[in-house]
Amino acid sequence: MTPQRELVMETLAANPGHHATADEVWQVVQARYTAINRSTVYRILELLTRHGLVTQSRLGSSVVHYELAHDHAHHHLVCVRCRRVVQLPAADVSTLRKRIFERHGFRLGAGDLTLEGLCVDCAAADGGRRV
Amino acid sequence: MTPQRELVMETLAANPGHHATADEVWQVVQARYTAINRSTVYRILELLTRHGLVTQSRLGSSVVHYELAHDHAHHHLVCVRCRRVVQLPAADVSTLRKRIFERHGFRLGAGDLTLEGLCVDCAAADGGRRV
DNA sequence: ATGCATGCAAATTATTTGCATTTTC
DNA sequence: GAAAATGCAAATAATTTGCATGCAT
Repeated sequence: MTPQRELVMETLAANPGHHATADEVWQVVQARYTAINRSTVYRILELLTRHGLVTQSRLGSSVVHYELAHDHAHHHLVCVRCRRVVQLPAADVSTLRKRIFERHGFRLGAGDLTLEGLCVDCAAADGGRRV
Repeated sequence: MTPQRELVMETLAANPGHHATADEVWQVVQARYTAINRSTVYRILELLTRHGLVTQSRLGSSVVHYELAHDHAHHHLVCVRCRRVVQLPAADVSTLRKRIFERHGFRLGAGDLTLEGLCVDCAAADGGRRV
């Protein structure tokens, strides 16, 4: 256990439900541990992910986002307009999962699903028309 | 209309349902038009996307895949093991879309959903256990 | 002829890797 | 003191951009 690892963990734990990029984590940690290097953060996040303490998601952009692994699995709804992220409980997806298995023999993973669309506020501002 | 644009279109049209990366398109086109530049292909793909003739998808990796836009909307099931891509008709998602709107006020877009999991074959090879 | 499209090279962004140098156990 | 973790700098990979030139209309 190294101070770098503790700080990365603390940073993720400080904002539960927040999806931080490696670079964001690096910046936050750097405030308290100037010497830390970006690649160290990447390596730690990879390690934590491999051990199941952290989950990765690709929220539509080309950047990977990290968050502390939860007990209750969930997926992500990303608003294409404001980029807000809403959590979607895994249970809501179970019907779809069943149907996909029946029709395609495809076993939907426990892994993160990222679904894009329009959040309540943006839909309202838009007159609720197009997505 | 330029020869480059025609060739990019032809390349995508040659393999309907295939998800090509910009680089793959570039390589194919290059065989018939040596001088074409990668950035030209990127620009053309971006143009075609903006005009709705082509759709982009992020199939889990950090590379963007392109395909000719279809009349019938569909989503993608990507096997995490063999990276095979299965198309999922939009209709299969309609129940989920409805539920998500009722519970979260979130309007799931027509855009591509990419769902990861295990395809039939990989699940079989795996004894159907874990994902 | 005018302007948009292309080619080229260089910049960007996100991430990874080799290697020498600390740390941790 | 051995093994693993870190820092640094350079390498990669995918994509974008500025600018001079060339082709389409």
